[in-house]
Amino acid sequence: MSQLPTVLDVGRIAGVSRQTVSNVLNSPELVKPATRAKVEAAIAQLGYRPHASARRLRTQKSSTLGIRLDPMTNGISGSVLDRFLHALTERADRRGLRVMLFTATDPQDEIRQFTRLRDGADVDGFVLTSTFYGDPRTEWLIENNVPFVTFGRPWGIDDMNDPRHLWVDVDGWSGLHEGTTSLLNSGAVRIAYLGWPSPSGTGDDRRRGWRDAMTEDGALSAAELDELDLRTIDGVGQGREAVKRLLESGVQVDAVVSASDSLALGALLAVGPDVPVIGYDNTPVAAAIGLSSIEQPLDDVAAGALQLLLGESGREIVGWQSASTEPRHRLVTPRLITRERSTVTGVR
Amino acid sequence: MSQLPTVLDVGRIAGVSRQTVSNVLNSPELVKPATRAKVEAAIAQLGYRPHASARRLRTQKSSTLGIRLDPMTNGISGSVLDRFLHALTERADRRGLRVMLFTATDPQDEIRQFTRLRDGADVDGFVLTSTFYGDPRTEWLIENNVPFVTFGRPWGIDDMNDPRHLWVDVDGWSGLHEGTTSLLNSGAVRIAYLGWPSPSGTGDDRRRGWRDAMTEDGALSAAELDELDLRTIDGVGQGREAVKRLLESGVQVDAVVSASDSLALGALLAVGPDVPVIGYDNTPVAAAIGLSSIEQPLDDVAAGALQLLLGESGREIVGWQSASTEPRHRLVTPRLITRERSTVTGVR
DNA sequence: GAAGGTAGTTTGATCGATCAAATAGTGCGA
DNA sequence: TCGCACTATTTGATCGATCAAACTACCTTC
Repeated sequence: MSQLPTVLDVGRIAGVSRQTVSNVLNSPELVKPATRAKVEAAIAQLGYRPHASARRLRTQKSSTLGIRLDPMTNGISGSVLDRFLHALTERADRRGLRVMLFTATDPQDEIRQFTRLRDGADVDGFVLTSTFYGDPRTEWLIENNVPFVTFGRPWGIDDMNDPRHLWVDVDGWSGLHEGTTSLLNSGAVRIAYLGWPSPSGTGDDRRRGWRDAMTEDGALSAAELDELDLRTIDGVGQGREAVKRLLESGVQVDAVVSASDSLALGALLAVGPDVPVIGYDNTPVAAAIGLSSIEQPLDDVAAGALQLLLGESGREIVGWQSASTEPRHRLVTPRLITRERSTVTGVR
Repeated sequence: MSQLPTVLDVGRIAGVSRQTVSNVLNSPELVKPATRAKVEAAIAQLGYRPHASARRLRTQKSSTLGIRLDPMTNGISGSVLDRFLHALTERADRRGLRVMLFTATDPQDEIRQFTRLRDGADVDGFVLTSTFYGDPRTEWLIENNVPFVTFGRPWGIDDMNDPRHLWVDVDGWSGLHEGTTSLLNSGAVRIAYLGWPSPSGTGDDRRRGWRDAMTEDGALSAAELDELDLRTIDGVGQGREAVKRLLESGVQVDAVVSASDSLALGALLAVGPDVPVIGYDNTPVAAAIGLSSIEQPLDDVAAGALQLLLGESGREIVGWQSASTEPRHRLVTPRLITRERSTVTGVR
């Protein structure tokens, strides 16, 4: 079992000291080009790779991000986190960062994991998903000065403009506004919104997108809009029931926009094949059954998260501190994927 | 910013040397119970946590597993890997292991990543998914003596009994056999199999499950079975077309079993609401539309993978070497999830 | 009671890198 | 020519743990 080469070996071959090798890797600008070339040749020749753990021990940095895998795959929309994770890993890789997973049973447990991972120098920053109002995790991370970024804006009052931490989010308002407008343009008038009960940061934001678009259109009164504003917990069955009840009460519906593909599928089953429905998240289900849906640009979200955490240029995870002048958040715009509906009708 | 406590600090408080502290953590049986108690108290008092990188540097072990995130979410079945990943992370956590992600564009690139991650002592073992016949990755890992386990059995000749590496897999034969038998018991006779083109290790295995069950039943001839044996690439549209063609050719079909939920959904759209269909993977889509499906027990797969990699007891990743006497693989049995079909019919 | 054993604990060396300070080499103005 | 600033490179110390060997008591055993 041959030993792996170290900086010392590389230095020996290149005829320089170990520190010069280190400098070539970490601060090339300090090294004279001729020397650098020699060292780089030696590195290539030996196939040298820096030993990550040794570097971490010395620098107390891990170049690794921690991200929690959600306790339960959230039914139909589970793939959203999955896709985000993929985009994040890929982009982190390009910046020389690794992504480490962990699980936790609840926010308190998650905070314990934060401690564990950071004290062991396993990770030096976190990406949080599914944040909620008054989230103890963000509080803890801020207090303990741990770099992090959230996917999901902070929903407290005014946090949007003077956030206490870095965040990236998708502009749900804009997505629903676009979807609704597109249906209005194609002739629909009475468009229902099928969403979650308030308060829900994400949900209320999306609802406003629909409502604002409808209000701009001006064809319906506020009272009529209230009637078309459905609220139920997420799920195919729930969505279906809600829409069914609305139809049975004699209200006419030209189209439906919704807060999730699950709800949208439920709506689809209730309204039959001739009423357009737009979902949210563009899950595989939507693609499979030909459901139009609003897609979150997860690759952009991942890119934004890393930019915030690292600063535009660097490779170092600094988090909050870095962003003194730059904006502290990113709001990316989703886009509507329009599909020809193929197939689904509801009976049973 | 206070320094984190080290073994030395703990030792100072407990009135012992650093090595004794280390022994309490790693080889408690060497330490006298009274001493151990003192040390443990000191650890608790200081909130001491071992520094992972330092330990790794010294031991040349990382207690971390690497797993590649698939380049593309495989459409509708993407969530399978996702669920597996979750189960793996959770179980690894309980054993004190971490899971690190990486991405790769192709098998060669993946091998480069293996090198990188292992040389840097970032990970000391891998979990491979979606292996295929003659996979260069397994070859490389074996040659370089890197511990690993695959999710998916090796499909070469006879590898099943004398495998060159550790593996866990789901018994697709059994799943399809159970599904088919269940349909036969409920009165169906002419059951079609909708699967992928041969050769496909996984696919052929599942097909055999169907075919063996049908043959045991004895109602149909081999020629009739051939007629009901559909093969197409994965996808809702493809599945639908294949079944549609079969029906148009005048063949009667009482039920359909298939190799994936995508194909099953396609079949559903082609056959209408009254013909039972069974899918595979029990994806959220199946749950959403009320499609019966065969579920892979991914938690068992993850548990099995770790047992093989670590040996029944240990916390150390040893892989192949450990398993000298124990079995070198696990084959877990999937189970049929039966659902009342709700809703889907196909027109367009 | 001296030699040998054993359980429990301590000390010195080490893993592979980077930091901080020291040392050589270079150019330039007075 | 001397000295000062500046660049390029080297040397010594260190990060926090574990390994290997050494040391202490305390027991046996002949």
